[in-house]
Amino acid sequence: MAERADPSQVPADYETDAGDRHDQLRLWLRLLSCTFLVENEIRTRLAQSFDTTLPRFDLMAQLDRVPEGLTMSALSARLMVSNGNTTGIVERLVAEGLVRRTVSDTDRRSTSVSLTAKGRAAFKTMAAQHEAWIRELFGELEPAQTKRLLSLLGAAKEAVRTSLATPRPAAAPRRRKRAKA
Amino acid sequence: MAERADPSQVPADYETDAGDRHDQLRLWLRLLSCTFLVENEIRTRLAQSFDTTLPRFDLMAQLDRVPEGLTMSALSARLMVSNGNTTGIVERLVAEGLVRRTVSDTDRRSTSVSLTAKGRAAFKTMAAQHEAWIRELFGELEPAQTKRLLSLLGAAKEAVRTSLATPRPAAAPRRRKRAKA
DNA sequence: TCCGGATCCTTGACGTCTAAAAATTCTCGC
DNA sequence: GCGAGAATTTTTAGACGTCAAGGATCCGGA
Repeated sequence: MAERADPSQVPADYETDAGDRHDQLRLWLRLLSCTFLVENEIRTRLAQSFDTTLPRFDLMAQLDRVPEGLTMSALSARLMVSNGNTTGIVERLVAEGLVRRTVSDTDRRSTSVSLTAKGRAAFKTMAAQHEAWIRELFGELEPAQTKRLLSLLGAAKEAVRTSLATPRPAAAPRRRKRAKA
Repeated sequence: MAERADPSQVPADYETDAGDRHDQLRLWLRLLSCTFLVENEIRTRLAQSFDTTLPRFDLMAQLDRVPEGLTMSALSARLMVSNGNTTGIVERLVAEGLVRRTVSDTDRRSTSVSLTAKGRAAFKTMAAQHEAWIRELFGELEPAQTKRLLSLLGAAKEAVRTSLATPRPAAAPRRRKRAKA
């Protein structure tokens, strides 16, 4: 955190002046800053308390739910990240002895990933602390507000999913210029 | 997107079974997945339509609000990222001719960053499209729901800020093991 | 059988992010 | 003036993240 910019020094919320007629944009910006605020704090605490990272924690959380293990693809889908990304995180967790990879008997292309005993124990500890942190961070929120927010966010998520499922006109796919040395 | 894992293949929402007594944790997980959903889509569209990235767009958005420019630190604070990070993004935007750096007359340590004419024009176009996308994604949401959500998220954000401002016991700061070659 | 396509995963190039250390420059008490 | 310390930014090392390309394997017909 030593060098991290201090948002409290900024005169106001740079999320609030998007105009009155643009509630959806404002909603998005607020969602973003809210998530960012919590995420950064959790990331820092995970590093300080457990010498780990959010992606590692998230991956272990998914594995903890499925004792028999998950394939790389299933894991990637759950984490909503690319397969290539998952490869790297699993690699590091294996190096730390928290996770195990097993090549499938029936399909040699596919490998199953699962928590080791050490990994399961480590996750248990971290998960408890993690939830305590979340409770702490949202502690000021009334239970009724929490429930209402939960429900509205559910609706928002559904709305976005619906919109994403509806194919768009596909506006002239412009090729990338960058990405070539 | 070619290789990106498909979340729709996942049996259900892996965000919903955190238990009934843990609303705050559920709230956090839902917040996270909601943000992620929108963020990934916007990121993809920015790449396809404008050959740019979210961080570049965000940085330009901040500069667009302050025609006279911002120092690196001020910019970092507004973006809520580290100074080192800002350095890299600004570098690339300068290379693209969208942003300009000026060393301060009164303090040679500090540099002011501002949009070029080209950058301002590019941002104008992108910002309009960006808002249209957001409107599209949240389009299914009732205006009343949007307003309610906006207000509740404001409360949530305030709650988190309050919690962050309250100094914690500072549980035994464990030193990092990694981060040494 | 054998070959073309699909599937699973990893690799490679690049961009974004952090924390911490290093490099500059400024400020201020003496 | 001068030197200690503060302030501003860049640099560095490493972890994530994307997409696209490649390698291995599997499967389903001719």
